[in-house]
Amino acid sequence: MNNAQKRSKKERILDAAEELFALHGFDGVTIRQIAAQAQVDVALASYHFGKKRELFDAVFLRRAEILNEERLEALLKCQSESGTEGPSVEKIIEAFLRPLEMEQENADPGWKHYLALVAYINNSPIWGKELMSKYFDPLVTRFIEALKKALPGAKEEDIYWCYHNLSGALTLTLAQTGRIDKLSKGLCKSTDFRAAYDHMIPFIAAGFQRVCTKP
Amino acid sequence: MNNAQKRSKKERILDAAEELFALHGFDGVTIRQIAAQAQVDVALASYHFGKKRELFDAVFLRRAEILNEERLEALLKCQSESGTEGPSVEKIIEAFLRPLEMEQENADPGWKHYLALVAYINNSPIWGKELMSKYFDPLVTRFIEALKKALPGAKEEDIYWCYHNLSGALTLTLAQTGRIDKLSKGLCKSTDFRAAYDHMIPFIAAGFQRVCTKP
DNA sequence: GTCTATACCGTGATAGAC
DNA sequence: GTCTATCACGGTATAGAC
Repeated sequence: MNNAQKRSKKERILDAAEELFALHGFDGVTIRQIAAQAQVDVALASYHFGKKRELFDAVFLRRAEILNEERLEALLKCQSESGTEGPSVEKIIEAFLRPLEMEQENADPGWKHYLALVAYINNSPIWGKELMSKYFDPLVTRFIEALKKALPGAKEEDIYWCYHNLSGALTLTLAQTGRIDKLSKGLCKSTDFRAAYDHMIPFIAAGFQRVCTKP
Repeated sequence: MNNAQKRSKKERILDAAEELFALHGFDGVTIRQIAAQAQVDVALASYHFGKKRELFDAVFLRRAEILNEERLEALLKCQSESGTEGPSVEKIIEAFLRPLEMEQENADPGWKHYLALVAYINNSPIWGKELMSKYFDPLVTRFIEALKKALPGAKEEDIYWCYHNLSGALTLTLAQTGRIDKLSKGLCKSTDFRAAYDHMIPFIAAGFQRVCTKP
C-alpha cells in the first residue's frame, strides 16, 4: 500500500480536489480528473460530497476553521504580551501573517495547495466576495480593531485601504506563481516562504504607518 | 444598428472574450458564450483566431503593447523632470501605477475588463510565469533599475521582494473583487480607483523605503 | 454505510460543406 | 464568412456489489 492510499478515500478526494482546484481553478478541473488522482471511482465524489460546487466548498471549509483558530490565537498572544496600550502595528501584522507561513512550511503539502486555493478565491471576481467574507471576515475584523487601537486618529477608510494592500501582497505570496523567480533571475524564489514573510511584514507595517499617520 | 454592432465582428469577439475571460477565467468560458455575447456565429471565432487558447492570447496581446508604451512614457517623463540623482521612490511608483488608474477610468469599459484579466493571469500558477514575464518583464526591469538608483545601497533581492508586494497589491486592485466593499461595510469601494491608487502609492513607497534602507 | 460500473443527456470544440 | 454534423467529454443519477 503506497502513501497515497493510507488516507481514507474521502480524504483522498479532498486532497486531490484541493491540489487540482488550486492549480486550475473551479472550471479547469473535472470530477473525473479528481477521481483519477485520488484513485477512486468517479461516482464516489458525488456520493460523499454531492455536486461539484459542494465538493469545492468542502475543500475550502476543511482547513478554514483551523486557520482561523491559529490566527486568533496569535493575535491574543501578542495582545497579552503587550502593555495596556496594545501591541504595535508590526506585531499585529506579524500575528496575522506568520501562522500562514508556518502552514506553508508544513510537511503536509496539502496546506500549500490549500493556501494557493485561498489565493485563487480571494482574487476571483466571482468567488472572492462571497466565500472570503463569509469565512474570514470575522477574524479580519478583529485584526482591524487591533490596528485601529495601534493607529490612534487614523481614518477608518485609510485602514481598510491599507488592509486591501496587505491582502493583495499576501495573496500573491500564497499563489506561488514562480513569477518572482523569473523576474529576479533566480535570486528570489516563490517557495522561499521565510524570505517572503520576512520582507512582507516590515513592508506592510511601514505602509500602514505612512498612510494612517497624518503629518 | 445598435452600439454593439458598430465595431467589426472581429473586434466584438475580442471585446466579449476579454470581458468573459476576466470574469470567469480561461476554463470558465466557452466559445459559444463568447460568440453569443458578440452576436456572431460560433465558428467565426475559430475562423479569426484559431484555437481557444490563441483567442485568449490575442485578447491579452491587444492592449499589452499600448500599456507598455504608456508606462514607459510615464517613467521617462518623471526621469526627465528630476535632477541628476534621479526621481524619488514615490515618483517612480507613481509613474508605474497611475497609467493603470487612467485606463481603469477610461470611458471604454474594455480597459477595466482587460486589467481584471491581467490580474487573473498574474495570480495564476499556470499562466502567471509565462505570459506576464514574456510581455511585461522588459518594462518592469526598467522600473527596477530606476528604483535601484533611488535606493542606493539596497540589496537587490530586497528590491525584488518589495516589487512582489507591489505587484500583489496592484493585482488585487485590478481584479475589482468587491471584497473591500463588504469588509468595510460600504465605506470603501473596489470601483473607486482614485482612492485605491491614492492609498496604494504612498503605502508601497513607504514599504520600499523601510525594507530597502538599512538602519 | 461504502463503493463500483455504467448509462444518460447535455454541451463544447472543431472540421468541412456550403 | 456561415451553417451544420460530428465526436468527445463532462456532470450526475441509478442500480446493485461488498
